[in-house]
Amino acid sequence: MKKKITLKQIARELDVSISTVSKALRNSIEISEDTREKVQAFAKLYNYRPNNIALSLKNRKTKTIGVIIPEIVHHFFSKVIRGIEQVANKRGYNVIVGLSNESFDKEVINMQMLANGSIDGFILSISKETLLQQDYHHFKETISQGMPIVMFDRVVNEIECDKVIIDDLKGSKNAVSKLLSNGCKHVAIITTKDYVSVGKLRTQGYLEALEDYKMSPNSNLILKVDDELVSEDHLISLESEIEQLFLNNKKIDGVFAVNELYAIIGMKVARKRGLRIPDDIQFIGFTDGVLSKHATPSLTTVSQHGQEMGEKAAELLIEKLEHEDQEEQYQTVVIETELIERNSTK
Amino acid sequence: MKKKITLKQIARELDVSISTVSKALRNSIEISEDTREKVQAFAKLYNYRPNNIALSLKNRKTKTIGVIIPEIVHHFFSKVIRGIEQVANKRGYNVIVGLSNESFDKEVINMQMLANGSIDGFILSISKETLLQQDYHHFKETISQGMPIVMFDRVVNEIECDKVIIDDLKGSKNAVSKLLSNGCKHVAIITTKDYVSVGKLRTQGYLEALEDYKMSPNSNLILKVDDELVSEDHLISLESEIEQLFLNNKKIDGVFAVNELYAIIGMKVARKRGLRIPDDIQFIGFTDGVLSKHATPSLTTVSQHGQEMGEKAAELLIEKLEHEDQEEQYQTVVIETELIERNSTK
DNA sequence: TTGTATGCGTTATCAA
DNA sequence: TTGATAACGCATACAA
Repeated sequence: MKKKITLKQIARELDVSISTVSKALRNSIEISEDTREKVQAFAKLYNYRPNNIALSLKNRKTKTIGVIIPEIVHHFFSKVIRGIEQVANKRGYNVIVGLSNESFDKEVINMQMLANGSIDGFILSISKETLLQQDYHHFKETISQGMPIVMFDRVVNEIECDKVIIDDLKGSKNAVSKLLSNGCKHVAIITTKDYVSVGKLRTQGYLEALEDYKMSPNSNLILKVDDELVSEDHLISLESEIEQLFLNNKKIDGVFAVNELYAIIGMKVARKRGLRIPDDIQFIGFTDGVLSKHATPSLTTVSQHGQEMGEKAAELLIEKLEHEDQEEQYQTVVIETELIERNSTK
Repeated sequence: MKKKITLKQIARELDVSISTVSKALRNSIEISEDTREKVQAFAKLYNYRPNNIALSLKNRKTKTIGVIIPEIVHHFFSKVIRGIEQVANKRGYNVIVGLSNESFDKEVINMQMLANGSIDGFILSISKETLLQQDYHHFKETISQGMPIVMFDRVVNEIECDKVIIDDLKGSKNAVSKLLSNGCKHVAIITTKDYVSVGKLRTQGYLEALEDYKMSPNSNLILKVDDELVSEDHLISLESEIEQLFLNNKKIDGVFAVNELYAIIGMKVARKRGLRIPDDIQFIGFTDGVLSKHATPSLTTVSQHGQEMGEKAAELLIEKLEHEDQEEQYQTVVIETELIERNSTK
C-alpha cells in the first residue's frame, strides 16, 4: 500500500529541495529541463496529486460550494442539486450537501459545520420550520462574515442576497386560467398554510385568475393543508381532508394543487367518487416530478425547471466568489415556469 | 462586515500568545482561570470557530465522506444519501456528493477530485458504463493508497472492500413466487441487460422461482431492455418494446419488473390492452419509490430499504476510518428486502 | 502559567 | 538554476 505521496517525499527521493519539485511540477521555466523531466517522471510514476486541503489553506478558498436543502427525497430538490453539480463541476468546484430535514436546528448546525472554512459559499432553500419561526439570524451572520449565499425557491425578503425563484404567482395564475378557459366553473385549490411562501403566492395566483374571470372566490373551495411531515399517517389524513372538500362541494369540476402529490391524491379521491378525468373534472399540479408524468391519467403541471434553477444559482454564486471586488449588488433571477399539458386537462 | 476571526487575531488583541489562546479555548488547566475566561469571553463575542481546513491539514483527516452515485434524480439513490447523511452527521462527519451520471469518465474525475485530501473515504455505487467496461483501476488505486471504500447496490467481486447489498436473487425469487402462488401461469419479466449486475441477479431469481414451481422458462417471456439513458425517447421505445412483449404472448397473466418504472409502464400497456389489474394480470416491481405508492392501482414492490443501506454503508465506513489499526477484514452486509403488497397483486 | 517552536502540504518571495 | 523561508490556521511538545 503506497500512501499518497507529497512534495516533500519526492524532494527527498530525488535529493532536491521541495520548492524545486513544486516549481518543476508547475512547469516553471526557472527549472532546468533536466530536473523538470526527472521530477515530472517521478511524480507521474507515483501518481502525485497536490493535496486539496493544503491548497485550500494556502489560498484561503476551498473551491467547494455548500448546499443546504430541506429534503433530498424529493424530485424538485434532487433536480436542483443536479443543476448545481453540473455547473459547479464544470467550473472546478465541488458540492457538499447538507440536509435540514425541514428543521431549524439542523439547518443552523449544518451551516455552522460548513461555514468554518469548509466551503466558499452557500446555496440553500429555507426549511419550513425556519420560515415558521422567522428567525434568520444564521443567514445574516454568515453573510456578514463575508460568505455569500444564494437562496432558491423558498426565499425571504428579510435577507439580502442573490436569489433564484420562479414566478409562483404567475405560474399558478396561468394554470388556473387554463382550467377556467377550459370551461371549469368550480375550481378548487389544494394548497399549504400561508407561512410557506410559495404556497401563499400560489394561492394568490389562484385568486387573481378567478378575478380575471370575474368569479368570486369561495372559501369552501380553498383547502389549506397543514403540511407537517409527510408521513404515512399524514397521507391518510390528507386524503380524508380532500374527501371532505369534495363532500362540501359536489360541483367541483377543476382542481389546482400546489404540488404534485396533492394533485395525485386529489385525482385518486375524484376517481373514487366516480368522476372521470378530464371529462368531469380537470386537474393541474405544480412541479415537474415523475409522479405527474407516469400517473394515470398523466398530470398537467406547472414545471419549475428545477435543474435550471440549480444551474443559475451555481452561476450566481461562482460569479460572486470569483469577483469579490465587485460592488455589492444582489439580483433576483426569475426562472420562467411552463405549463406542461398532459391528460388530466382537456 | 467582520471577517472570520482566527486564533492569531485573538492573541494579538488580548496580547497573549497563540498557544495560550488555543489552550484557553480548549479549557486546558495549564491556563489560569483569569486568562481562560478573558479569552473565552472574547472568542464568544467574536463568534470564534476553529477553521476546519486547518484542522484537517493538521489532523490529516477531514471528517468528511465522499459519496459517488450514478444519478441523483432517482428515489433509491436519494434515500441512500439520506441514510448516509443521517449517520454521518450524527458522528460528526460531512457528506460531499459527486455524480457520475452513469459515465466512466465522470466517475474517475470525480473520484480524483475528492481523493486528493478532501475526504477520508468513499461510499459509492458503480456507474453503468464502468460496469460495462469492467475497468476498475480507479477503485483499486484509491484503496491501495489507503483510502477505504464502501460500495453499495451496484458492486463487483473484483474489488475487495466493504459492501452493502440486498439479496437481489432472493428478493426477486420471492416476488415471482408470489405471482406464481397467486395463480399466474405465464409470468413475464422485464429486466435489463446482463452487465448490470443487479439486473442479472434479479433475472436469475425469476428463473429459480419458475424452477421451484416446475415451470420451464420461455425466452419469449423475458424482455431484456437495453437500458441506456432514460430519455423521453427511450421511454417511448421502452413502451413499444413492452407492447411487443404482450403481442408475442397473449396469455401473460403476471409481470415481474426489475424496477419501478418498467412496472408502471408495463401496467400502462396492459391497461391499454384492456386487461384488468390485478384480476387479469398481476404486477410486481422492484425498489421503493413514490411511483409505486401512488400509481393506480398501487404497485406491489420489493423494497430495497435504501435509507437503511445508506446508514449501514456510513457505519461501515466510519468504523473503518476510526479503527484504521484493525486487521484488514472486509464484510458484505446484506440488507433484507421486503415484499410490500399493494393493489397490483391479488 | 505562559510562550516558543514545529509540523501538516503547498506556493511565493527572495537569496544564493 | 536551485534552495531556504515564510505563510495559511491550528494544536502540541517542550522550554521558560
